[in-house]
Amino acid sequence: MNPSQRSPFSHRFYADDPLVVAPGLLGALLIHHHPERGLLAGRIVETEAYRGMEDKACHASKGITKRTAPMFGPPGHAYVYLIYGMYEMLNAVTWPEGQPSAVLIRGVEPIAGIERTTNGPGKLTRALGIDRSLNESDLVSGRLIIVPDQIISKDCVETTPRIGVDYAGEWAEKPWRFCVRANPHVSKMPKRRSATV
DNA sequence: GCACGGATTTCC
DNA sequence: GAAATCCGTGCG
Repeated sequence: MNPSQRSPFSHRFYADDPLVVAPGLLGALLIHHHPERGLLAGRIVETEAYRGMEDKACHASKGITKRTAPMFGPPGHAYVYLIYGMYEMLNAVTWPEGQPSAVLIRGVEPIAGIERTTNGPGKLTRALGIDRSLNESDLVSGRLIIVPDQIISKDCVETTPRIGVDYAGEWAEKPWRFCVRANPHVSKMPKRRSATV
């Protein structure tokens, strides 16, 4: 069966804990029906969970603002934001409405229509033509969807601390990054600053 | 209003 | 090691 004809993950799936959804999205297909470029698709191989207002690495820790509002919204919708003035980051909103959390899509393996490398969260959105116009769009019924495909066994899921969130103190230590082990499209780990005691 | 810095990437 | 480059956030 053509994967683009399969049913996407349901809103119920996304209403779960981001620590369940993040590894659960590994092996799934991210499919963008692009208005000009047609079908663009990649297999998700790397994700990170951002979990609630307590999580200092999570944007929602700043409270509900114009920027963070999508994370407080209904699960199964996109949270797309601009970082460093030049890169768009794609997240899937999780947990029920009112409980802010999201799963950042950090790496995909090219499947269809992709003309450039996709490793790294800023590059994959570019390769798939994803930008802020898709912020708050429905990942179950919109032009950007995620559908189940491969099942990744637990043995093949590697967990590490999240990348680029050293400012978050103890929250930066949580092993909330999930990758398909040894997959070449997983972003490379930057050197981390040693923790100050 | 204005300064600051970021869930990144690339180049020196 | 630092620039590129925009805008949300916090503070005045």
